[in-house]
Amino acid sequence: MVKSARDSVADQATLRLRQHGLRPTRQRVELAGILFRDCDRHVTAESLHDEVSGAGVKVSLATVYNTLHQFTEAGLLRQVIVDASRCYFDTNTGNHQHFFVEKEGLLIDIPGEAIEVAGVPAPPDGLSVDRVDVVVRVRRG
Amino acid sequence: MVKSARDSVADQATLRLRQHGLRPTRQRVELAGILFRDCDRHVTAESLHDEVSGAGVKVSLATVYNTLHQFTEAGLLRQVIVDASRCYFDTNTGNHQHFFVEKEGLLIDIPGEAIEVAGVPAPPDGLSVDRVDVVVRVRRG
DNA sequence: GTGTTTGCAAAGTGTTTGCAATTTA
DNA sequence: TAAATTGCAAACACTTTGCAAACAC
Repeated sequence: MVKSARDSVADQATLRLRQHGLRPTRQRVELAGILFRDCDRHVTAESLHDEVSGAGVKVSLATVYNTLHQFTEAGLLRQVIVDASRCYFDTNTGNHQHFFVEKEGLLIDIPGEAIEVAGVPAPPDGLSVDRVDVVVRVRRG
Repeated sequence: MVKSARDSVADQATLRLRQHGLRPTRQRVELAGILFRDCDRHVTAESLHDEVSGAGVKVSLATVYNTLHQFTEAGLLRQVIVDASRCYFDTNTGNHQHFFVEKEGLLIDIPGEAIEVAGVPAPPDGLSVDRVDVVVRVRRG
């Protein structure tokens, strides 16, 4: 018996889920398979739901939302905040920044080594820095 | 007849609105009075509505939303995107950045001269840079 | 079997819109 | 008076939640 490419993707996803303490349910495996098959991706709950549905897989939108949050908590994804009305998730959890094309809702990675932010003042009072996010807003033309 | 401090605030607001091509209606004057009386402020539609309502002035929430957008278009305010579920407006429209205390929904200005972002790559294709936003996410402790 | 996860549909949140009544100039 | 603005309530988009049925181990 020969394993298909699809099975292999599923196996990798299953392994990855297990490693992060998540039960490899059918839905999670499918979603992980799509998210982590190729290189870095940026998705919203809807875009991912459309994609998975388009592939003929049945997963409810609510489950996509839940799964994205579980993956984020597990460190498999990172949330990117660039838009007041949409929630983006990034499969690249490392140190990096983004171009954002507002009109198209398009995110483009900027490698973390590329950008340097200098002169950030010490935060007031009892506050400590969690992360520095840079969003380079761009437009066509 | 002597003018009260409140009248003077209102007069300034009226003037500012006129200068920006906005009719000084009662509601706009009240909102502008609150927004631009003191130094830099960060508000959401709700926080501003609460504030103006608390001061005994009647303005509908819808009008607050509309007004905030009109003020933004007129260049009196600037939108700050730091949270996927709330829309912040900043009375400081100049070049500057922000600390953001997520838990408290608190924004703190960082002067534009303080921070320098180096190494931003040229954007791909036919894209041109609009603005570079830096959000320093901080927390208590 | 037992605890976890899913899907649905309902509820929630923040925001926008249509339109008649009101206000401004 | 004519055009702009307001307030309400309904509509919206996106997201979360409650709970019974289905599933993983």
